[in-house]
Amino acid sequence: MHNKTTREQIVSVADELFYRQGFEHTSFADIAEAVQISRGNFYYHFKTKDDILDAVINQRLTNTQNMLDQWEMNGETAADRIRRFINILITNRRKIKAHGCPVGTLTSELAKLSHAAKGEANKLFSLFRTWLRHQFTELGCKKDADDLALHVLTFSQGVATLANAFHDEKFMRREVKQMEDWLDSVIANKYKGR
Amino acid sequence: MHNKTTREQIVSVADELFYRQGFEHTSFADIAEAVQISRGNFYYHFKTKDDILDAVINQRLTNTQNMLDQWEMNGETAADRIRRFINILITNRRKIKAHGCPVGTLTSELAKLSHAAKGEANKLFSLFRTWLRHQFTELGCKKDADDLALHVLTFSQGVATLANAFHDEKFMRREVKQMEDWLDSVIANKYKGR
DNA sequence: CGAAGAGTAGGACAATCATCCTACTCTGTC
DNA sequence: GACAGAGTAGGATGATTGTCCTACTCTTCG
Repeated sequence: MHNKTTREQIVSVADELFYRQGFEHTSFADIAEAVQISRGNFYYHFKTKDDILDAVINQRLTNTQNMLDQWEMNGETAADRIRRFINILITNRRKIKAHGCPVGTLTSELAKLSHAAKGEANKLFSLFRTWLRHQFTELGCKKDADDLALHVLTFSQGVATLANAFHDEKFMRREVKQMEDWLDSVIANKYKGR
Repeated sequence: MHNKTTREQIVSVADELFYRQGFEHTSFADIAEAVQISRGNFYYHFKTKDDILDAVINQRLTNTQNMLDQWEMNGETAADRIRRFINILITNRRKIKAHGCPVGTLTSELAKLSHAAKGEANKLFSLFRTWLRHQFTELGCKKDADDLALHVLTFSQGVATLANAFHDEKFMRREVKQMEDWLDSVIANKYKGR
């Protein structure tokens, strides 16, 4: 590959800092220090702080899409893929305990700021929602696919929020286990149902 | 009763603004304008912004405790009271769609700010957790009472986060209905179980 | 070599922030 | 009616913010 351009470095550092500290609480100075660049020089790469936010959200959208695409090529079943999604909570448990869910916390911060980019951030949720709906459709739950997708998202947001508050890993594992059992019962009922 | 003192006005206005705009994004000027008081004069009532935050959290703790106490005196069953808790999502749906859950969003904001009052804000969660645990114990689920309490909290946090993102009232009602069914099954299993 | 343009350094800029101070106006008491 | 103390007004302060400008250093290509 190639070395990261300064612009790419800014975006990836800002991504991490926005996640850890929040968007508003992260200043140009913070990013500049982390990238080892002059503060005032940002103007050359990004006209405004909002432009950096847009770039960060777009990067997250791209990365997420790539992750989901890769899952699709693994020869697993739709059920396996949903399980993989649920288990992100375990995989990323350390970060989630420390900073919550990157999607949920960003969305709710931007909502409070009445920020123009709120709609963009919501696309991250929509990306997962659409993908999950697709998986449930493939599972044969076409009629309820969207409801089921939202239910999975609800669960993961709830777990992330409480994990962040209580730093309780046992709680996370217990809830994930329950969710996996729920998924099994959804699949079983689907075959019994008709 | 008596008219609200200036101090009480500041606290209740700050409470509302911290909820709607977030703590960091709310300035002294915002609060001063809403209370119709001179900005610089805050120092007389509160030494620092953090002191206002403490007062706001304490007020929320008191109000919440009062609400729960009142529920306890209604002659309802523990199951009714848990249902009442779950249905806060419906009662406050407008505010939740607009600003999320007051407890969850504050806790996660303070976590990102590494703010000293994070522990205080967490007490709001703990208050509900302890109360719910108590209700489940009364229901006869003593062994799992804390797990069940956390499960209810997880659910309500997840619904609040997604309601804030998607502004979807049907989704809220559907999830609340599912949660009530889940509660019924918990109660039923408890009698079958032993 | 020398011109051009990409990228950078460093600081200026006005705005906004929390904080703090001093001078003032009430209100009640002796 | 004088005094004390609670409460207020309004502005000063220094720090920090996002933004913007100008002068500089590279690299590239003729």
